[in-house]
Amino acid sequence: MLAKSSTELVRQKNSGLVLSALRQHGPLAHTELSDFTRLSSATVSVITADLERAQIIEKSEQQATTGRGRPRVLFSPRRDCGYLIVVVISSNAVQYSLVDYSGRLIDRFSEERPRETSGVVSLVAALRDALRRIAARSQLAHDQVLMISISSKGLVDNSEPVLRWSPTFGRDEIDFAAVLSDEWSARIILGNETQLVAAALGRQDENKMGGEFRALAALSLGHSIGLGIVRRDEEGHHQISAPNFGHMMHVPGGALCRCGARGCIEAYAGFYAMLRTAFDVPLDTIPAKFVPIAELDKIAVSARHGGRRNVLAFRQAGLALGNGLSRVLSLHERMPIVITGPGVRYYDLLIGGIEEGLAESHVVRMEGMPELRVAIDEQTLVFEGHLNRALSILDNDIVRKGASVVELRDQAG
Amino acid sequence: MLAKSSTELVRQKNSGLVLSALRQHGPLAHTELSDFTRLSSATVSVITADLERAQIIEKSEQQATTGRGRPRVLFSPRRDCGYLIVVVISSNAVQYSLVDYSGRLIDRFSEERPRETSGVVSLVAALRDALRRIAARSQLAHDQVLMISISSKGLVDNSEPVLRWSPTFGRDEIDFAAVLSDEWSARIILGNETQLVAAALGRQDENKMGGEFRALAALSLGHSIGLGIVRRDEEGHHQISAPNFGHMMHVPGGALCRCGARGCIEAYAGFYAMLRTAFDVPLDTIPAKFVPIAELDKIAVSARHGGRRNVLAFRQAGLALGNGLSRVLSLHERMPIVITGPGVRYYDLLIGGIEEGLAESHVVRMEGMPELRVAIDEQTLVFEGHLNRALSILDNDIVRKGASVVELRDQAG
DNA sequence: GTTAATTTCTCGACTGTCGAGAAAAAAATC
DNA sequence: GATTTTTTTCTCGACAGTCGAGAAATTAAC
Repeated sequence: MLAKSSTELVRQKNSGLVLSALRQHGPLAHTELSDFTRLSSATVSVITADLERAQIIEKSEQQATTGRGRPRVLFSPRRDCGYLIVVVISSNAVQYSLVDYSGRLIDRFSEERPRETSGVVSLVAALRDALRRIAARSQLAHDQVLMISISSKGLVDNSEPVLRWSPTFGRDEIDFAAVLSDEWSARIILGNETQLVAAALGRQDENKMGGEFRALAALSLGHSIGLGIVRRDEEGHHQISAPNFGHMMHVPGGALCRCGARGCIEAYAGFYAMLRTAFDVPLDTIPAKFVPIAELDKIAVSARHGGRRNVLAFRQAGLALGNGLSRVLSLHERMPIVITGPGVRYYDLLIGGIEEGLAESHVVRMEGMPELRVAIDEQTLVFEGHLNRALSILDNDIVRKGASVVELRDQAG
Repeated sequence: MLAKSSTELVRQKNSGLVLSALRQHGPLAHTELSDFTRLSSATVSVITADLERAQIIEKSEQQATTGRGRPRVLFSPRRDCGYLIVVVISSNAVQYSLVDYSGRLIDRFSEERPRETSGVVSLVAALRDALRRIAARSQLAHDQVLMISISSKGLVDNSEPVLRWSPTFGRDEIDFAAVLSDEWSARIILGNETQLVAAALGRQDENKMGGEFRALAALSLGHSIGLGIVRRDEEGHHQISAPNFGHMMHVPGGALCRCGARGCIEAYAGFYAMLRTAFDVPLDTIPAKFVPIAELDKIAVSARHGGRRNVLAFRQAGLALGNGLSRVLSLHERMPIVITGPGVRYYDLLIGGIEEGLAESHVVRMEGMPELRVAIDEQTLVFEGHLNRALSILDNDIVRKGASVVELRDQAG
């Protein structure tokens, strides 16, 4: 059922437009806001006045007056309007960052996650404790934190903040909302790590290419394999998704995967899988829990010197990835693929197999090889993706709250 | 870049809401419109008055007054507001239907398509001729036809009406807009056949389940294999897509497919593929152009009596489909799968393989077997899908044209 | 005929956007 | 230093849209 529209909705949308212009381009003056949003000057006046009254944006300190004429007043999101905590869960550590409403990093620390006691219970306990700590360190009351944005590898529900499956906790689901709601009124959102990388890359590409941007896939190579897809819908919004690519079936009944199934892509292209092939271990051997990257580096060196078995390990991984990607392209439109994660250091060894695995398929024969790129700084991209997503959802929430209406009445009364 | 909103847009959306309510529930009175759209009575008055003045809807003849009180006046789309031609291209024939704006079938004929001379040129010539004819038979001027909705099997561009690849014409693309625009001002849209089946089924499901409906896949089994996916986005719109499922890679370097690639799903599950397996023909044999269904029926009969080789043919096809579907489910959320097309008559022989092919994968182990259904009347569903899609796009176009504003000025002047 | 029930229409209030021009404020010029 | 120019921001009136409440219309029941 479609929802009706109304004049209030118009205001919400346009206020959102103003906020997102400020996010994208930094502090802007009245005139620039009018240009970017294509709203009339009068409308911009009303909206900025409302947002200012509602304490969501503020006039920033005068910049050195540059030309003649009346000097501009720049608007920017109020830093103290609210706070965001970003939690990046990786296999061996959890990183906590406190960010203000303007997107500025305020505080950050990481905590090792002991591999032995890595049950869900201990993670949740550590999480609750660390969240309390990061708020306390900046003397923030819990209700000043408007959002907690969490990311992890694994399978993420796409409506609730529930981790359905993860390489570290398997099928032990974690419902972050349930676990944190007693202490935090903040909105909790959860994203797959590679999904956030895709979100960040999508934003970058859109900034570069303007309206040309259509879609993009991010492929993260590491102990496990992640895929994130971002597509621009007809209204210009970015739809991000995190397919279960690492555990898509590569070969029916094939190599044993960490997840317990057989023949997953990860069971051929994950670090542990490459190690297995290199050492010629039977494919139904239970996968190693953890592979030091130095081990793989050794294999890579040998492969680069022509070591047959080691070359094969990378080639086989590449083939699994290429075949999988060809299947992704069969089910979506053609899109560039950005490869990231610790595994990019073996890109030279993998690319042959990837391209071969892609080339066999009907889509690639039809549309040609997709553009393949490499992005080194995965961690930066993850954080950037967090910020993009969290702040834009936050803006949306705030605008939807009808801040203008409510606050205006408060001021009047 | 997001677009700004305005009060005019509000009217457009709400007018669209009124029109789509009329489409969905048939002729409705003022009060019912107000109920379905959740718009106030006053707003419904203004919108219906506008649409009536613009000759888009009309008050239908009084129904026998049922209760006491002022009798209702029912609104419905004006039949003569415009016309739609539906063209269903199948392997051996093309069906033309003329439909009025209210969705009522006015005229229909089919034309055999001779298999020998089946080049693009001859198809286009026949198409142009038949379109002229169907309009002439009902004495319609060409500009009264507002839309021509075409469907075919194969790969369809998702923004322009261009057939990128089809089982019959291969890589000879057909740009229907280019080919018809000299004679027709109508908007030309093109859809994949199974995509339209999915659209029709999605509408049906939504009507049944209300807001519960999330997503659905339609799988069409025949000489070739089609897949359509429909998903409800957060605004309630149905997003339909037609992945290149039939030519998604099943086994790298596997059986030779009609498309020239190797190992496509179709090369295991298409009718010609099943025949190949049944007769133990080598997998790299060039596929038969056409398989009479009687041939397959014989094989099915034998298989149902336990003929080993024939059982295998269906099982292998089922496995290819099951594996492919598991990959689809890895890349999308869990959704029910509706199987249709001439191949459903072998459902009893295929289902074992399908389920086995699904069962091995990580997604199915996680989320359980997806719901599998069968739909017999594929042709009806295709036509229904055409109507759903075409009329709703038409409504949208009309509303967006600002019919109300322009026409009001015309009337006033 | 009168009353009750039901549906549709109309009016005034409210919220939105927009264009044009007034007001503000600093640099340039006389 | 006063005046003009330039640039930016604000304000006003016009117009488009929705809504709630109540008036008007119309028929069945009494």
